Amino acid sequence: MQFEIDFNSDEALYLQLRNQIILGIAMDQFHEGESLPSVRSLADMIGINMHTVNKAYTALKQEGYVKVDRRKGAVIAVDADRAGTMDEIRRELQTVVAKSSCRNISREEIHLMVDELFEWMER
Amino acid sequence: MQFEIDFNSDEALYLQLRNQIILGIAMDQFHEGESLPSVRSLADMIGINMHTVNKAYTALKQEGYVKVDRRKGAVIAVDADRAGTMDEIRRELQTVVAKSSCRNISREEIHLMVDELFEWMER
DNA sequence: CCCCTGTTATATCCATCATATAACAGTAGG
DNA sequence: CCTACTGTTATATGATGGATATAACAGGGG
Repeated sequence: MQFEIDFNSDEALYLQLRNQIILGIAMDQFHEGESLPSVRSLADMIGINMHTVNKAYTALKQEGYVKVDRRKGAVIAVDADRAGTMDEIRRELQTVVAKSSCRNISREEIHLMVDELFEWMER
Repeated sequence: MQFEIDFNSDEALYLQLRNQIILGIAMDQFHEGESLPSVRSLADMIGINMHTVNKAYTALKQEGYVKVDRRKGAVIAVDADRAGTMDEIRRELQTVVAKSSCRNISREEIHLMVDELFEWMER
């Protein structure tokens, strides 16, 4: 997998990286038990600092997407904490739905976008 | 309308305020043509700095939710730019859907949350 | 004329982001 | 055994953004 980092984005580099890895897991480009590249090699590949990659990995560990093994590095291990994720998603969706409502975007249109994204990730 | 600001949140104060105002518009607590409180009075009400409120208002102006009149202050005026909002929402939904997919949260469950949020806002 | 409106200009303090250099402990392989 | 690689930690620096404070200006209303 290759990572696309936008250095002009206002989103922090380590968050862009974290989100892309979550996307990679969702799209089955990373499989359970598989190791992510080492912090140093990935930093070299992308052209950013080692600590920035480490920060992304630490966040992924905190959020339950990987477990870190001293030998194998960051290993994909998604824990099944649905409750916490549901609350988190509900908060994020609230703003999305509020914006939509203001602009007369219907719930059906949101549903369509969600479906398109699910299907896009499954191939 | 009363605003609930969480000073311990990692989300910036001006963004919390902006989101709550968008929510207020969506929930029809602010109506088209109505004025928001002045930057100074709202700052006093919430207990934050004038410039922080001003930053929220400026963001809302930039994003097409209010127009600023020197006399009336920030007036609710939602422009109908659906295209730009759709793109923005699609980006935000991508991360949401990726997280859901990792945790085996189905598209039906997302649809349900979206519907609940729409209904909650409409009363 | 005074008060309130948004707006602008500085300045300061603090947290975060991203970088750099360095060192340490554990493991795998030659 | 030694080298090379892993994550981890510590420390320092510069840049940026968030939030604050004080101040001043221009315009409209009563």
